[in-house]
Amino acid sequence: MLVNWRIIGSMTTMNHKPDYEKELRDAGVRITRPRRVILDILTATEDHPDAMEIFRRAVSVDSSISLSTVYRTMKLLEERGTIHRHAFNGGPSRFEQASGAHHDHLIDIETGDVIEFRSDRIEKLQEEIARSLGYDIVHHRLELYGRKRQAK
Amino acid sequence: MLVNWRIIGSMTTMNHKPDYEKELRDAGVRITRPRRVILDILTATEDHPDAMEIFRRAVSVDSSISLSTVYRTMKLLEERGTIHRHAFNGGPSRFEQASGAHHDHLIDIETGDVIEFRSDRIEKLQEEIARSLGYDIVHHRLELYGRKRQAK
DNA sequence: CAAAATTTTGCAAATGCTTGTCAACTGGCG
DNA sequence: CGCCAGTTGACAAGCATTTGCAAAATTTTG
Repeated sequence: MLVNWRIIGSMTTMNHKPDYEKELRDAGVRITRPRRVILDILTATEDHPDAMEIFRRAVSVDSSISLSTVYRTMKLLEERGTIHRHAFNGGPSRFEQASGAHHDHLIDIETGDVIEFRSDRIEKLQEEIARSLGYDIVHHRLELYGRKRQAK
Repeated sequence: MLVNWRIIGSMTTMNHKPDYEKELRDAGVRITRPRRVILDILTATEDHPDAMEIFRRAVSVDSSISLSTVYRTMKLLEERGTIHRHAFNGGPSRFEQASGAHHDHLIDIETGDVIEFRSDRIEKLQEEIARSLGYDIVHHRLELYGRKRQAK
């Protein structure tokens, strides 16, 4: 059977860990201690934490880091396209590395777990639809909200 | 040529205007003057206004209506499944009647315009993917963000 | 290597959207 | 027409996020 979609739950680690420090330094951004801590956290992250969660993890490394700095750093990285921001269910923004290939999300409405997947067929259909409507897609968002099927 | 998707920009009017008053009254909800004004606005609406916009339109009919009441009414209707709430781009919630058939959205990133469309093939693919991941879809969200193609 | 130049930080206060509180008001049945 | 739980408007409060500012840290210069 042809697999035209697949789970890519560990995609972030599947790809080479990006060297944020070099990337930012080359762009003329200063590498400070708070930023280094946050970048390390992001690099090691496999889930989709929100700002508060990143802040908690950061504080456990360096208790002087402020939440403002987390937000400022996330915004900085988002503007550079280094991370993606999601707002599942309208809740607080949750972040993930942008280094991996594009993918969509399936959110478990009971646990909040996020499963990544990708379907080339859906990607292609989206392109077709947008083109027919006279548009070029700049980006898109596909989120499936579901509940684990009961093992019968 | 087989059309397997279509624009449904005027879908809301394509369907019979729902009688919110009767619907709510039957459910034991009181029809007050503020609510009537808001319901009338929603019934006449073809776009996807946010709370503040609904409030502005309501005030022009009855200047005593408060923003709180708009939010309360929207929440009431949302809980009853009468309207849908969207948070395009993480901005303020925008609402639309739920009376029409399900559809997805293409948002013009330059103007904020929202075009409704539907693709049964995409719907089906989503089902397949969720099933394969062991989930049942409760609801989903597909938003294409694009820019109008320049007529060359 | 120290001082200047510039960016970044932590803190607190501010913002934007949304919900909660509460006394006053009002639909709609009796 | 009167009652009274459901509603309202006004405003305070709540959350997530952003911003102003003086102090602190980083890079640049001399």
